[in-house]
Amino acid sequence: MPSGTRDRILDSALAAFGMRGYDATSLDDLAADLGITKQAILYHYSSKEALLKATIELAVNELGSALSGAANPQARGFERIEDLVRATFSLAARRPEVLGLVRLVSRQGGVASGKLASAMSVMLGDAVRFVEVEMDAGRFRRLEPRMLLLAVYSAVVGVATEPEVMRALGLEPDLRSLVRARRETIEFLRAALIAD
Amino acid sequence: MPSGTRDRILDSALAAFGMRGYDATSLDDLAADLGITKQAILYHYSSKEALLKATIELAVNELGSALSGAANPQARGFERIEDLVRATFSLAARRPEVLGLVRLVSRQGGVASGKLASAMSVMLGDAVRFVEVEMDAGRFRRLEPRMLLLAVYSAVVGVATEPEVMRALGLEPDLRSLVRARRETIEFLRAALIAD
DNA sequence: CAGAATACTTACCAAATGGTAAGTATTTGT
DNA sequence: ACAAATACTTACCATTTGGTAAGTATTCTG
Repeated sequence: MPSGTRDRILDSALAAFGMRGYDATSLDDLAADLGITKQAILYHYSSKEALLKATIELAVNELGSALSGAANPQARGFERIEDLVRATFSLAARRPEVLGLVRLVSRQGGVASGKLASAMSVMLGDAVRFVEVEMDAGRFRRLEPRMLLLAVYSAVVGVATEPEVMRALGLEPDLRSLVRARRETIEFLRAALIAD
Repeated sequence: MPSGTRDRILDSALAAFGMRGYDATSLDDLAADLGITKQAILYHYSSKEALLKATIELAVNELGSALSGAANPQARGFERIEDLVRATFSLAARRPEVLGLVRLVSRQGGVASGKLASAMSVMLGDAVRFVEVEMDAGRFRRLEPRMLLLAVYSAVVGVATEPEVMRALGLEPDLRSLVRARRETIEFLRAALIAD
């Protein structure tokens, strides 16, 4: 049975990097949380950057499987979007650090962004084709597909991961509000996408 | 004539914190960029955290004046939203670090988020009232005002400040794409807000 | 059972970081 | 003219940080 420590490190690192940030998390912090020494981390991952890359890979996989698990290929039109938004919010509630890390890397770029970018562009490519089909079929309003997706992505991830803005709006970022946010986001997107 | 150094430090810090992040920016980096010593920074700002607070205050002011300068109080309905989105994109093109810093703080929270939150909640309060009036007048689709604003905010700021996601979509984050992104974002919001 | 691989720990270390103390040149107020 | 305030710099410093080297216990392998 291979150690398990390796996976615990990865989970802990994903949580810390995704919630508090990469620079704000030291290897000593991580090690202390896990009750091991920093050198145990460096035994499993050759450097902090290598650990970051591994966490990004994990986060991308989790996001990918959450989305592909939700996307019923038979669902047409807005139903499919709704499934995806639900899945994204569910992930945001269950494992906020995953979306946090994706956001962090997608903003900062840097060394590890290549991995993310390539994984994302596959998903986005599928999404673009889906949206185009729906537009051609007259089920979605005609807008520029890529820009539309960028707006949708930003809206969903933003709503799902901006606790401070929610607080500024007088909403506590608890589960109930998240559910309401999900419902309202779906209504918002429905209005934007479906021509009457 | 008061030094001017103080302002140069503030500008440089805003740029660095907003683009690269707070933890990723050392006082030595800042000082080197400015051609002064780190201690000159600590003479004008008592600590790095104090400097962060000052940059946040500046960023909030810049965002506030950009928005209030754009908001023609006579504009009704969607025109006003359009003005605001234009102003936000203009700010994102001219001074991306301002939105970057606002995003950074609004996500991470922390010490200085109080200032941001209070300043934001004033603006957001006005926005909520505006949206409610428009909904009552039948010019906007009826949605929950605060959630709507959160979605709009997230979409606009996300589109305006996510270069990596734009790249993943096969769009270079240059000025031309930004102009297209703005136009498409406005169309997206128009569709979402205005019932036919 | 020898030895080699695995999974760590203890012991260090050089560089970077935020911050303090004290000195210096220049301007300003009286 | 002189003291005090202003706007810095040089000189340090304690701590933190990512990382290396070497040792140790345990497990697997021939």
